[in-house]
Amino acid sequence: MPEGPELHLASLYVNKMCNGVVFTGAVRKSEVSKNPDVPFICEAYRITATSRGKEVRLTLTPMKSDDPKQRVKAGQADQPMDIVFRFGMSGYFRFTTEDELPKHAHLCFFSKEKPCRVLSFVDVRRFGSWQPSGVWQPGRGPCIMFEYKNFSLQILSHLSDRAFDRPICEVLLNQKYFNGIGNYLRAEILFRLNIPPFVPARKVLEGLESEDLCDDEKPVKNDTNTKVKEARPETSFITEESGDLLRLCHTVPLEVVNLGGKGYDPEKADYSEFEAWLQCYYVDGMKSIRDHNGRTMWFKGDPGPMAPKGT
DNA sequence: CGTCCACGTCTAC
DNA sequence: TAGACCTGGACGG
Repeated sequence: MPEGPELHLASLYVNKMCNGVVFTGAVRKSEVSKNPDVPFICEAYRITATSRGKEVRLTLTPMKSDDPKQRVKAGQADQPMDIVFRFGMSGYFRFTTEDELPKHAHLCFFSKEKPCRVLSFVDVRRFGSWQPSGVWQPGRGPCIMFEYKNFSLQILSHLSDRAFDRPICEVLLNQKYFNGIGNYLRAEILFRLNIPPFVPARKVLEGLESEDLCDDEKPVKNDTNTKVKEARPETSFITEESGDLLRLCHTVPLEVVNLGGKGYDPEKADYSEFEAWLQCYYVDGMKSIRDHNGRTMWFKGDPGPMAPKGT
């Protein structure tokens, strides 16, 4: 399931399915999971979700109890608990009846109905993780979809960070700055702007500061008639490109959310719509090479100057 | 049967 | 800059 759009769709799914549902008892972890136990027990509680980049936070909220003393005696929660999830390569949430519990359900929340239903965190490969009483992981940047302003500012104010020495396609996977971008999104975003994936990130993001390059352009534009076609005359085309890049880091993921399906999830029936949406990632005729971290980069045309050598 | 590949982090040499 | 962490689907012999 899991880049920013899928995580957000997961939070929408939880809120929709669990709206009005009362949960009860303990939270159950699978035998095989190495993630922490969730020490939350409550006679009656509700579940809501929110997402930020590549994380989802569930909030378990105890309902008013008739008998607080009894509740405390039984060791039951009276305060809400947040659980922060990362989905690894295969995490998602499902709300099912107990007998339809998916294989690889690793954390289960039981409803009070009879027969009861179960909200479960399903994760085939178990690369996903959760943190009880958790907070958004420190070091992850603002959400590309829902904290766009902070996301942009964070990047533009840290361009001297050595992280931006790397090729743009690799920096796009750096969650410190691009919280929510994953392997298919980086391909789709760079493809739309025709940016070679292995161009140094800072070059793309800060633009051509060097005066000589700007000066080179000026006379050319001044020579052509006064009606300049581009909106931004000599503020280098790369600056415009970088504005586009940050904007597409926001809008492209939102397109996936607005498809209304499940996003990247080949197991699902509505996967075809997502597949049709892809313009580059895994698309016939596109090129692909392994980046310096061994992840497959899909692109068209020039790979750029920092492309891995050899092989 | 086997090998390769997959939407992502992590930590260890 | 490797690997480790996992399961399972696609595809080759």
